[in-house]
Amino acid sequence: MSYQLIICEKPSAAMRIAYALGGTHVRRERYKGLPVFWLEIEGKRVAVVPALGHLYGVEQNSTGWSFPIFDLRWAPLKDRRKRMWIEAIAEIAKGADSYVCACDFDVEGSLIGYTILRYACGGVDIKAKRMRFSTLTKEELRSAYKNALGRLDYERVYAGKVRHEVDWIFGVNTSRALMDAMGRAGGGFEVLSAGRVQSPTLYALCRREVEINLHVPDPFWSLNSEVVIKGAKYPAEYKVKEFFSRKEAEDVAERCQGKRGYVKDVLVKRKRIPPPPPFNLGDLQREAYRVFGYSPSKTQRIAERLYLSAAVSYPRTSSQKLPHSLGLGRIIEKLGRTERYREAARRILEKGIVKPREGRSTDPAHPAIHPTGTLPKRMSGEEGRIFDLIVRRFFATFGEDAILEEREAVVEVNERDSFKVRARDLVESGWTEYYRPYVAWRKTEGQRFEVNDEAIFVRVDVEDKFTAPPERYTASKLIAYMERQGLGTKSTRAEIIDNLYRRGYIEGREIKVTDLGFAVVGILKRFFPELVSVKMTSALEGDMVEIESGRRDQVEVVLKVVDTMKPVFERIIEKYEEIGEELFGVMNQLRRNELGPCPKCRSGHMRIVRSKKSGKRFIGCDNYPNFCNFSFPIPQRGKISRSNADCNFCGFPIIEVKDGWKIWRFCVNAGCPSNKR
DNA sequence: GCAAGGTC
Repeated sequence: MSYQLIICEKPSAAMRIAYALGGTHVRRERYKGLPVFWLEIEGKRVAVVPALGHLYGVEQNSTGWSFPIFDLRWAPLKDRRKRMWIEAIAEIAKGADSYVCACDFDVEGSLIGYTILRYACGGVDIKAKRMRFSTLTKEELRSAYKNALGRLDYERVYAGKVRHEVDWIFGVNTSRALMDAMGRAGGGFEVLSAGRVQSPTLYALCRREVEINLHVPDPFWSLNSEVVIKGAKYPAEYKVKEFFSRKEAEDVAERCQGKRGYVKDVLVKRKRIPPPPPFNLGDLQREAYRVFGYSPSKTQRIAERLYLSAAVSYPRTSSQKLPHSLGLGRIIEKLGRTERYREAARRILEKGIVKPREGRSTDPAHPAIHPTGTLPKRMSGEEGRIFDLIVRRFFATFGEDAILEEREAVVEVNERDSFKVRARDLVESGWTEYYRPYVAWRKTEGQRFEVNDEAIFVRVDVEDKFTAPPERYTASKLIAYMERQGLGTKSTRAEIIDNLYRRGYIEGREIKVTDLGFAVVGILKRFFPELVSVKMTSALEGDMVEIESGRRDQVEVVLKVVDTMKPVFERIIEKYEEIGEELFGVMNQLRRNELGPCPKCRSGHMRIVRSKKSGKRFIGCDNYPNFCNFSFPIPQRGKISRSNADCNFCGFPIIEVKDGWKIWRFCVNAGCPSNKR
């Protein structure tokens, strides 16, 4: 008897879909490692199988590392597990008589389903149906199955294909151009890269770096003051915040230091602070940076581990929604079985109505990040921290509004001098109780300042200051910038930032762009300014929308991209030497310290130089020609680096050359017996 | 060895 085949995006989704459609009669088996769910719907046999995200991707239709390449094909990704799953799905598809794509209802999901149905299942995409759903709830999945579209959503599929192909054409070709130009200039091999998302991100960092460099610090003076009212100390702010001469500030300090004033006026404002929304990935990454100092990629890795151990829900989500169907009451109850969360869970459940605060962002396939109620037996310290942050944030969304009282007093010392004193009290702690220790506001006991209270100025200090340059980005701030600009996706942003570090384009926690980063952006801007612009992404998105709505043809869009890129690469090839020299020069600076001190004069550094006469590269001392004439010939190809060892014969440094898979080492002393053969 | 996007 034949059956229907339903393709899903990932294992967890396949399981949800299988149980939603099959009720209790689901039989689970493994075929070549692939989970297969067998069930019946109205007497018809059905097999539900998962993919692992993309199983197919674009690759060049030729071999080698030449450029530019425009001829691409879709092929299985080079991953053993994925290849096994493709084989397994292909065999199961042979026995099927109808097909349904039940991947996430977005561009990438539609493409994942399409490539599998087309390339693994023998072109059955043309007779497949498409389930459309926005959450993986039972009701919605059943209705999505019943009302499935009678064909694949090809418009969305084509938009996805174009996204992949265009990114490859821009990214891989430009990266190869950079690497190749540097290699030919004698700079050896180093991984360099450029792309639609990473290059505009790096450009934004460069612009900030330039602003910082252009900043001229102006001196100014300010007062740092403290006042005691009713026995409590408060910082006080003088009515003038910036003085432009030290004398002015000193005069005020002299008039006020140690003096008694009185509270002339008090302004009280009450603010209602609703609970924060539940986490999506970006929120979690920013919050974990704020409270633990974790980088976004670290937080993501930890959250993914917690997801794999079933402690938290799917972390790669942009949703800030917690639909009732998640069984929120049950989750709270399960968490409440542990000592740690007992009290909070009890108080939330006591209220009766379990309704969380939600945020505005949604996600086509997942709810906000939340605990599942399962507690993993073992968690590392880091996992425990992130887990606790997620649990307490989840609890907080069920809390009442917090009420903050802000009191602002005007304190007068004499007729000329007055200060502002601010105090903030938590009147109703509401949700903040659940979110401790991650929120600092506390209820304050004791008296509050009132009109006519005495105020003693225990400190009025003059401070020398300078106007500050704009702040550097941190990875956390950079993620927020990328989100605002629509650069990358929730799943890729952290990884792309990591990549910029790995390439040596940026460094430091407060991100600084290196000379190499500047050189790459400079070259891109000269030859292909669009690639450093955030508009590149919006333009591609515009094209994708037009393809999705059927107004434009996918092939035409890719051809247009090829047409705009061809002259760009021609220009690059014309200026190959210039580009190569520039990268080579910068690389050399970076490698200066890597090669180590000069073994002859001991004060300079070894570096790679290129002879003006012969065009060949060699190792020379950077004290040449003034104090030192050390030199040593090296192979013209390959990456040069200092090895950890010194020569056994003469003690000179050993240099390593890596060219593809070949590695060889030699001593940099031309007169050393190890070099005589 | 190169992009950006999905997923373990």
